[in-house]
Amino acid sequence: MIDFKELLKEHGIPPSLQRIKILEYLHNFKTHPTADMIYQALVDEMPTLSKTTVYNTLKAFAEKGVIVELSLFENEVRYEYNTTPHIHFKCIKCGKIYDISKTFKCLKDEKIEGHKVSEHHINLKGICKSCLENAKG
Amino acid sequence: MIDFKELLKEHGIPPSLQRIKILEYLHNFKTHPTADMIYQALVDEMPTLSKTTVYNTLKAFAEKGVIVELSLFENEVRYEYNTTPHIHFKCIKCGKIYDISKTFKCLKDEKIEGHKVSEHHINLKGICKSCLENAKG
DNA sequence: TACATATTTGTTATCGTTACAAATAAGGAA
DNA sequence: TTCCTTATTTGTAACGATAACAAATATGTA
Repeated sequence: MIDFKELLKEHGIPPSLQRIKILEYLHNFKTHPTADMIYQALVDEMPTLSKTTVYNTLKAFAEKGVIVELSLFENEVRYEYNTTPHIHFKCIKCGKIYDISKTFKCLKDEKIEGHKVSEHHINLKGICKSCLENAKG
Repeated sequence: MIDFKELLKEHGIPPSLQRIKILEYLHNFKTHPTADMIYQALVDEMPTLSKTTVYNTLKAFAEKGVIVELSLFENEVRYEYNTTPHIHFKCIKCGKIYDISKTFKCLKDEKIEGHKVSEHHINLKGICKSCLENAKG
């Protein structure tokens, strides 16, 4: 069981109830949600929750490296709990985003053609396994 | 000298003046522009040009594979003339996008963990060579 | 408990994009 | 060429995601 309060403190973020809940959600549901999805998921439990808070919180988390901001495809921003770098696959049929376990040589903190790399994203797009099987049947 | 009129026809797109000009721009300026940048660049020469036309045209081009839609970072859509797959680097300081010439094994048309890949993007983010040098001085 | 500060909230504004219908242009047939 | 049908373009209005802002609330500390 992770102490999210402690984890936020370690990243220099004062742990408010809203921040803890949002971080908890991102940790428990690895669905790469948008800001709005997170808001919708939490607003029942926290009726006074504001979207602005969700946006502000996600921004702060991303800046401090607690989570990662993904700009996968189609102009939509998604968020995920910061784990080891991995490949993302987005299905153009069902819209689902998969984590690919295959590892890759991450260029983070290296230099390429003189540019210093701080983030390295690999994004795939196509038809997912599940949609391929449905199409067959 | 490329015959853009012919090129559009080959892709099944009837070549209007607007379409030719937009394609020409994307071919001549490899700056990964946004739709708005393209509009701003062309509106002087074509005063009646509409933004809707630019958006519609870019969408049609991307669907037919004439250009590629890039969702690099920060929720912004950019476009580039369709060339061979390559790595993109975006500078977080100056915002410029660089093409990295280093090649990579593209997974296009292959399967990974059961998913069929149709697009393969590698996006880097960091401080570009030019900004690094400026910071030193 | 009280205070100063940080956070949250709700509203409003902004930006990129899309929907839509009217105006215009283009291409083919007579 | 001229007419006619169809596709394209245009301009406006609407939309959704995000950000700005100030007021309200909560927080941590003395």
